[in-house]
Amino acid sequence: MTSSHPLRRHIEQFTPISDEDWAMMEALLTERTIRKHECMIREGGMGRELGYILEGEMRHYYTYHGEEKTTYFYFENSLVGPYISCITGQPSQLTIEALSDTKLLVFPYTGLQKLYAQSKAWERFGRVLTEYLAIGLEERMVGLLTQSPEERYTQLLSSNKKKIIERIPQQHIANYLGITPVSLSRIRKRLSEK
Amino acid sequence: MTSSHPLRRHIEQFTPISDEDWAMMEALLTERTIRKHECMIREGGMGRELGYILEGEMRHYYTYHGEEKTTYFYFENSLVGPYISCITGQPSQLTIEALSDTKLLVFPYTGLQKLYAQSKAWERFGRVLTEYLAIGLEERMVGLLTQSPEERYTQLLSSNKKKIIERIPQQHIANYLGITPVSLSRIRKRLSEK
DNA sequence: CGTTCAGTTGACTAAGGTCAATTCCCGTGG
DNA sequence: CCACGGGAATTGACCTTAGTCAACTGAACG
Repeated sequence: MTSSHPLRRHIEQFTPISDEDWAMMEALLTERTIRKHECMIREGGMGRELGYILEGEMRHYYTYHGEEKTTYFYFENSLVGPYISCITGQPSQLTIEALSDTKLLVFPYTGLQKLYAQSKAWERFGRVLTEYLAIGLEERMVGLLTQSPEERYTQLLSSNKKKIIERIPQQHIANYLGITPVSLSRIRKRLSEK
Repeated sequence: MTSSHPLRRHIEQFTPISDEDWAMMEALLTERTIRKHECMIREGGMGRELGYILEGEMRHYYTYHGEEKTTYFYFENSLVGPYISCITGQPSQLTIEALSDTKLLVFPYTGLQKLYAQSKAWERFGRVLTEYLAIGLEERMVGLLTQSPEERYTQLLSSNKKKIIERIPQQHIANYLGITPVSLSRIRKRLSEK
């Protein structure tokens, strides 16, 4: 049974969804295009919507001491949005920006909350999705605590996140690894000389 | 309405639980004491149980290049366990050790899964709990990516996690901050000279 | 062609890591 | 009560590596 809708296929990687449950979600979706350098959410704004990327790529960053620190990237077929702001109801501390023209399906977080309330399958989806999110964050954190920048970079190269290296400007990758773009350039040189 | 059981009170910080739902959980609980330096789970073992600490403190660590890297601490009135291993069904990469004699209530993860399946309230609890877990991890990761070790230490001092500084040996705190015990000692000296 | 911006490179600085010696604290046994 | 032992924390000397600042290169785009 291959469901035709890409978002439904994505969701069903986490937990099965009945046609009826899916219909409730489908009713919430709107297609939107965000142009390069435009933002889905800016620091200080309230997170009200989540999205699913059909094509394009986005980054999210925090602003510290006036500098943008990019900490995550999103590609096609993934969920994106100011998740924490939606959960807490606090203004977003992060900004999510399109790195190229990006086509999304967006839906309001309040809509998702209604799905949670109306259907056990959706509640389960929310739990399982968040579990995977937490596992990813834990892995990332452990890498930051235990590996050198060079190890983190080589690991990124050989991971299933190669897309980041192939499609994202180096300055942002450096942020993601917790170093400066200058250092990343040197690490790359060091590695290429081996 | 103050429920008498401490674990129930803890759970109801996330979402309300009916008497009936609570009874299902209560039936799963066993009290256990883990002595200082003993482990709830060791690296390589399968995660089958979670626990709620009644008194004592624990740390969890990963072993890298033969060294123990402590990345988290648990105190009384908090949930503890090899959560990721339980979720993924993979052997645990981390070890959870008691830092002093620790009294816990433990319950099997399969039991929790049954609660998830049987009751919407439990499914919701699982989602909301994991959301808070993810928010904590995100904050921690952003701190590691954007702050200096000294900033991380001073922030820990002024946070609601002061307990860590008051009750945990410095060597483990250093790991938690992503530095060596020697460096932490120097940072402390630097700060005390101001 | 210039302009712009990302990436590279060089010179220098700063900060944490490493290794080893020393001190401090605390519990134990004489 | 004191002496000893062991682990934790501190300190010193030195090393390594990332950060900083600035100059330069190179590719993309108008």
